[in-house]
Order: sequence, then C-alpha cells, then structure tokens
Amino acid sequence: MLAVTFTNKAAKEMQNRVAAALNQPVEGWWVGTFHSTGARILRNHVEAVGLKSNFAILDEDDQLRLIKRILRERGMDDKRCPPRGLLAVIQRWKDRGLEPGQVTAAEDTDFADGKARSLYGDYQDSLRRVNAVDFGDLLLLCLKLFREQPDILKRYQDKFKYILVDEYQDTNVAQYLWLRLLAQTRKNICCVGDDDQSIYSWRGAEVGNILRFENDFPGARVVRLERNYRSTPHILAAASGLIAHNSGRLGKTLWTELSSGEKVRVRGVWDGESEARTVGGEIESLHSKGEFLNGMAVLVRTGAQTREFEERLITLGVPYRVVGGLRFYERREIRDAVAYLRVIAQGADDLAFERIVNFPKRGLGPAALNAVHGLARSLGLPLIEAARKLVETDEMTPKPRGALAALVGDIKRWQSLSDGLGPSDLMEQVLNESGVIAHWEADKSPEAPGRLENLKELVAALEDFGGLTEFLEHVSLVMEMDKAAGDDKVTLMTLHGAKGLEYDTVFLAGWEEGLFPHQRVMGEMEGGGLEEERRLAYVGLTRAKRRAIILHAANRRIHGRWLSALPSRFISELPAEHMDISAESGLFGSKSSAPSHRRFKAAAYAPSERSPAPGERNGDPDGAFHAGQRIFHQKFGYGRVVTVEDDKLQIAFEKAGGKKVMGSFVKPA
DNA sequence: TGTTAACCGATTTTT
DNA sequence: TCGGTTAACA
Repeated sequence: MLAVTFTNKAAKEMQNRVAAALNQPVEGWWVGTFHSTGARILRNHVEAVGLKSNFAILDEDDQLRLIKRILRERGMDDKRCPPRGLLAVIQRWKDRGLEPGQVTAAEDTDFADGKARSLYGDYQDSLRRVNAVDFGDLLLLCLKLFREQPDILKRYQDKFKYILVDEYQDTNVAQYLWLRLLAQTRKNICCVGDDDQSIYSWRGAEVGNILRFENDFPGARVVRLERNYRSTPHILAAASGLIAHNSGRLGKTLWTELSSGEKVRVRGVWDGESEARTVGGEIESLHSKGEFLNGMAVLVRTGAQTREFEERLITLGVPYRVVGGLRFYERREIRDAVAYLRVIAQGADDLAFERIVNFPKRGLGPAALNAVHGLARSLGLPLIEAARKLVETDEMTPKPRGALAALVGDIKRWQSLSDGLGPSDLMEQVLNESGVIAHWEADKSPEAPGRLENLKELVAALEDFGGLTEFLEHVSLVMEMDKAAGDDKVTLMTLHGAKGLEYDTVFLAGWEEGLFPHQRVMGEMEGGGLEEERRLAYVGLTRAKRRAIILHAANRRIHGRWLSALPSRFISELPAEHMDISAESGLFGSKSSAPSHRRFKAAAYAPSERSPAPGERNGDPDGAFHAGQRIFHQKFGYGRVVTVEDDKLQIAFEKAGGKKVMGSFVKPA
C-alpha cells in the first residue's frame, strides 16, 4: 500500500491512525509525503539518475545561491533576471514534470529574454555536479527513472497494490503523472480532495487534476462526502452561498445534523487598530465565559496582518501563538550550524562550504573565494579540495592563506572526530571551536541571545539522532521541531495555514477589497485568481465549528501608507439570512446605504483622484476628513475633499481649483 | 575587507 | 513602514 499527502504533519497523522487502526507500528510502510516517498525511491536507484549516494536535498536558500552563481558565471544582469523569478519559473516547469529538454521554445518567452530554458539546463547540471537535488527533482527524477527504466517502474507497480492520496486538489502535474504511472497496471487508486479548497495554484497545483479524475482514470467511482460534521448550519450555509459564486466546480450540497447555533457576524470597524481591539475584546469576553483560547483563531490574508493582533493581545495579556513565519531550521543561525555539519559529513557540499567559509568572519572575502572557485573549476574539484590544494601554494597572500589553512585543518579534524563522537557532542565542539558561539556572544543586537538559545536547542535536538547522515536527511525533508504545544493560546495565522484545521471560534480579519480579494489577483483578466480568493474565503469560513466573525476596516495602512478600503465583495455574496451585519457608528452608513459595487472597485485601496478616501490618521478618527466633505481653507476658501492620503488632502477648491494641502490647515465647513 | 548609506519591493508557502 | 540587498566608502 502506498499512501501520500503533502505535509509532514498530515503524513504523521496518517501514520498514527494507520498504526492505531491496525494496532501495529508502520515502520517501513510507504506512508508519507510525496517528496519523502520520491526521495526514498531515488535513494534506491541513485546511479540510474546520475547521482551518488548521500545526495543533498537543497532548500530555497541553497537554490538561490546556486542560481546566483550561474547568472554570475554567464555574466548576466540580475536586474533583468532576478534569481527568485528564475527559480520560480524553473519550479513551475518542474511542477509540470518538464525536464530542460522538454520545455518548448514557445514557453520560454516571458522571462530573461528567452534564456530561462537554457538557464534551467545549467541549473540542473550544477545540481548534479554538487550531487544535490531540489524538492522538485524528488518527483521529476522519479518520473525520468520510471520513463527510462521500465523494469524499475514495473517493480513499484507490482509493489503497490493500493494507492491512496490525500488532498488531491493540491497535486501538480508532476505528481499526477507520478501517480498515474504507479497506478497504471493495478488501477487501484483512491484520491480524496475538495475542489472548493484548492488554494495553491500559485505553486503549481492543478485543480484540473481533480476535475478530470473520471477521465484520467476510466471506470472511477465518485463518492461525494457531503455530510459535514464540523460546522453549524448558519456557517455551512454562509460558506456554501459564497462558494456558489464560483464557476467550474464539481458542486456539492453540504448538510449537517448539528443544531443551528449563531449567525455569522460581520463587523465593520474604523481601522486595523480598531479591528484588533474588537477581536481582542471578543476573545476576552469568550474566555471569561469559560471558552478555551485553544478553540479560537484569527485568520488573515497576509502574514503582515498578524502584527496588529499580536500587539493588542500583548496589551491584554492574552497568550497567543503565531503559526507560520520562519521555522526553526530556517533560522539563520541554525542554517549556519547545519552547514558546518554538511561540510563535515560530505566535504563535496560546495553550497554549505560557501556558507561557512567566512562565517564567522575570518577575512576570507570575495577575493579569496574567487581564487578557490577558479581552482575548483579548472581542476573539477569540490571547493574544499581546491582550498586544500590552494593553501599549499603561494597563490594567496599570507593572511587569507593562513585563515583558509586553519579552516581546512579544522574541518579535517572535525571529520576525524565525527566517527567517535555523537552528533550532539560534535556540534557543540564545532560551534565552540569555529567561533560561532563567540560571534553571537559578541553580537549586541537584541536577537543575539535568542540565537544562542536556538543553537543550544539544536545541540539538544541532535541527541535524538544516531548519526550525522540521519540528522541531515531529517533536516532537509522533515524540517520540523516538535514544540511543546500544551498551553491554552489563541492562534494567529494566514488563511493558507489554516487549511485542514478547525476552531470553535474563527475571526476572519481584513475582508476588504484589495486585501481580500488581494489586489494582485484583481488585475488578472480571467477570473481564475478571484475564484481562488473566494475558495480561500470558503476555507476560512469552514474552519469554524460554532462561531465565525468577519471583520472589515474602513482604513488600513499598507506599506506605510494610509489607504481607505471598502468591504470585500465576498461580504455582499454571503446569504443575508444567515448573517448578522453591523458596523461601528458613523461607518458605511447603515446596511442599506452601502455604496454600489462599481464604486467599490474603483475605490478600493486606490489613493487616486477618484478615490473617496475617508481617513486622516492622526488623533481622533471622528476629526478626520473624508472624500466629498466640504471644507474651508484660510487661503483658498471653500472646497471639497477629493482624496485623503496620510495627512495630505487633495482638494477641489471652488475658486482656486485643485490643490494639495495639509489637513491641519483645513477646517470642516 | 568590513562598515554604512541608499535603494527597492512588498501575497499566499510546503517540501 | 520595514527589511534585505547592493553600492559606495573607510
């Protein structure tokens, strides 16, 4: 049996449930993520795909480093070809199962003057040269292996009698092809998914996979799971009514036997601060009635929105946790420490070597590194070997030469130590002797103590591993540290992060045109982006078991600018009979006098001339100016406010015409 | 080589 | 506004 999902968390859950159901451990079973399964297959056939044993799995940081190097070697301008953009293009190709040779010229037009395809080729060559793969390769190389070596494919087809897939709506083309090959002979494949919860198209997921399932696997039986065990009827009805505005769905009618509960609340507030106050107040009131904080979550569209809630919850003394952001193994100090281990475990890891060569500062800057690179390239050696040779010569000036010799010597010593010492002790010794600890101790910045703390935690975590190799595989694939999560805390996270989770009470913040749906998708001509935003709203609503509260602010600070905003169109798409809608006094008039949608679109987050922007931020909100308001100015006389931007007003004066003036020079007329 | 000042850009994010 | 990256200096 093969069972696959996307996240480590889900995979672990699956393993636990299988183990519990069968009452036996699942060691050695093929239950895991797509990527870990791919890695496992590749490890069994390294030579067949041009790798050596112990290949490294690169994360984004390493990938970018590699791409920057390629661009530099080809003398290309990273302005015209931003490394991140190129990486994204390559990843999308990999998501579609395309090797460099399979990308057609027609597809290679929009980026870097049509050089992306050949850069992709270079990138793959570089990966093979340093004996590394990226996450996309874990599937792509499997596909290549299956296509080129039918006997190997046959072995896996025979092995996996039954294939089970979770979250099928999130699969990309490569994953689809991978599954199709494996399921081809036995045709026992069972996929679970919800097309209305497809929110990852931007990273290559194809809703089409689930929509086309019956065609792709002829004879398939579709089972609709329409009974909902989570949410009350009002919440379910709100979510269903909203998602009905999407086209191209499989369609389903959710029902529940739960009793009706509260209506979904919609609250209009003045600004982000007021939004956080409202949510904070509600959380306190629920908590005082005996509800657990663990049952409450604030869901936002963008990561930056969590800050305002954090500040409010801190002042209220309400414990919270923020999900997302940098994970443990992505922190800088941890990545540096791990890079030391990578060099020790596998000297040929050039990317890790580059990372540590001048950290902590040893006086080995670009000049020294260039010399090493040059020799490495001409001799076809890994950097560390080249460095070893270089210090034997007089190519370098004495100072860097001594520093490099010391580093090379240290690494050699640590390598000889690594057999006798456990990974934890080795790490501790390396951190001390390399000067990493000293570096952070000397650092006066406020983050430094936390970084030292993290390094201590890393050393402790290493106790659980028998060997370096085992640990490094864990870091590249699993990338998680189980944190003790026993305390009662409110959860703050993005809507994306909330998929698959549930809470008694869910606060859905920032439902404003331009923020949600996000400005970026509104420019797209086809409605695909907007529909995905709507699915995101659907996911948010359906996280709630008993209570959902939607908030929207009239004014919000975006990139330091105060902009006015109108309620999200999604709010007007919710079925009114299941809603309880209200706003702070003086905002958006009453329910009935809400502005028409055409004005919404033109105005949302646009500090342009036509934007009716209420809101000047300093001081009391009620003293603020808003678009259309009649005012008086000492010098220019009477006029009407056209736009408001920070404390500056664009005014159409009756006599003086259009002028930009400071709000403090203007009085309401 | 290492430090500081301008500069750009800015959804969502797992593996 | 904020942070990360790069370009110009000491």
